[in-house]
Amino acid sequence: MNAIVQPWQLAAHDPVATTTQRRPRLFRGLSGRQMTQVRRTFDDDRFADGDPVPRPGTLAPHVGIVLTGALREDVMPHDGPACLFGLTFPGEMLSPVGRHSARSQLHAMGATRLMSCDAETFARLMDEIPRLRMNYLAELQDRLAEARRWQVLLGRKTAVERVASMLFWFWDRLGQPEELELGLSRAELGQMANLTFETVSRQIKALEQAGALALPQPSRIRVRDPQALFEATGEVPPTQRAA
Amino acid sequence: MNAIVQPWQLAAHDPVATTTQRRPRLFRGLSGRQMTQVRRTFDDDRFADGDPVPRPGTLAPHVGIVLTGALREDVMPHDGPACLFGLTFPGEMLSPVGRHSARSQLHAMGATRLMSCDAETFARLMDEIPRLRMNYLAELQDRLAEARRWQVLLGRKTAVERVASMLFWFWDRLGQPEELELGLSRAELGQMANLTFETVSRQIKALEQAGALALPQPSRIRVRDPQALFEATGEVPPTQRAA
DNA sequence: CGAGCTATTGAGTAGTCTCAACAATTGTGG
DNA sequence: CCACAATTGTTGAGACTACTCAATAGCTCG
Repeated sequence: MNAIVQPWQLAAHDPVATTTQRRPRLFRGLSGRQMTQVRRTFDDDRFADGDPVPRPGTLAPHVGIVLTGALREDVMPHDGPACLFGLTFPGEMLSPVGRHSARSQLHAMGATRLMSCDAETFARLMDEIPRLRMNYLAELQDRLAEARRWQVLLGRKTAVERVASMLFWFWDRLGQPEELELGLSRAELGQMANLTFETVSRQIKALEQAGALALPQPSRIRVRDPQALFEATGEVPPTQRAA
Repeated sequence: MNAIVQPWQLAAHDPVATTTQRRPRLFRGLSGRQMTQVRRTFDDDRFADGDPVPRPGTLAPHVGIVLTGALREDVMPHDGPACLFGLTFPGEMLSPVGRHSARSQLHAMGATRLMSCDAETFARLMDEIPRLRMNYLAELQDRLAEARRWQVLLGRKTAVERVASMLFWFWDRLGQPEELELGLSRAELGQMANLTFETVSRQIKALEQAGALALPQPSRIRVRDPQALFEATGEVPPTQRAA
């Protein structure tokens, strides 16, 4: 029982930090020639911190891949101010939004580079590159799986578990860096996990005192003990937790 | 301000009851010849109430369309018994499950007819029928949008709003029938909305006393006042609510 | 240094859960 | 058809979690 791979290690991938050197998963398995075609077809836009990222309002979705930085998606509830809904990190594809979805806005977080392509052009590209078609379906399924994970987080988890899960996911999706430099306030973390900023603050402090996190500064979160953080997410079977 | 179409009416579609006569949305716009090809390619399975529906454990997803009855998806948490997660009604496509997702099981609810097709075969079919490819992407996006709606429900809604939203969605997805005959207990409704069965019971009673619902029998829910039910979901802008 | 913002911490409150009793419904065997 | 058991639904009282409101501390930037 010593050498077993921890569940969270299974999910780990190569470090990508906030600038991915690796090829985005949407393009994995493509030949050099196909990648050239992709690069010629996609727009390559750069945004500064806080810049709005336009999203065409067409029926068909827009395809975007974050290369550097991050994008935040804020939904606009009918009755209140904008509210942070989700993040897209380097190497990840933007979730397409359906025509019936609530209004939402995209903004860059830090210097952000985005490859994007309108739906019609991407459809033609998929016609020519079967592997791209396969990858796109896999990416959509990943987005769906992630939405379901959030569904569980919001439904069945306590405040500590929500905060721990959220931080663990971000840390993992960013390639397990030393330190999370998300540039998000407690209030914004709370919007995603549906907690008040006071509760987020309390839970982060609790995780710090449990030794899972270190906080050199309030907005810089170091993952000191990934195993402890993972266990705080409430995802471990009790039988394994006993170890 | 009298003749305006209510928001919930915009979402309405033709009645389909528990047996859809209409063509599933995945196949809309296909020619007769293409539909014949689809019907030849898909398996057409029938299940009795409670039958487990096998889902191949391959990497690529399995494509399924419910024609009659309904399917329930139960997730298996590591630490407890199975727990109802979602429903698929006639005309709808099953949500594909990613390889990293939590284990889940499908079961038929009532006599259920399911068209299904393995991933490889469906991929070939999509190669031959571009319209099918388009429809499949649109369906995936709808599944994603629905997951996001649940995300909001579980995150930002009170108990009454959750129960009202859930019942309203089911009523709408089933084609706005006179009566909802879901065959679900209060406990199962609670699993989906993340409430205890006692709370579900209390909220359903409250909606009954508010006149939105009628309960000829506990498990038969009549939507007496769709507008009132919709307003209880908490989806109406305050400015419009004043009307 | 002080203004403005964010984060932390505390005390009291509201809403949902837990536990428990009871009622209604459904199913079963006589 | 009834009597009975088993299940499901309803209702109430108290507990607990996270929220609200409020005060203080810490960081950032002029």
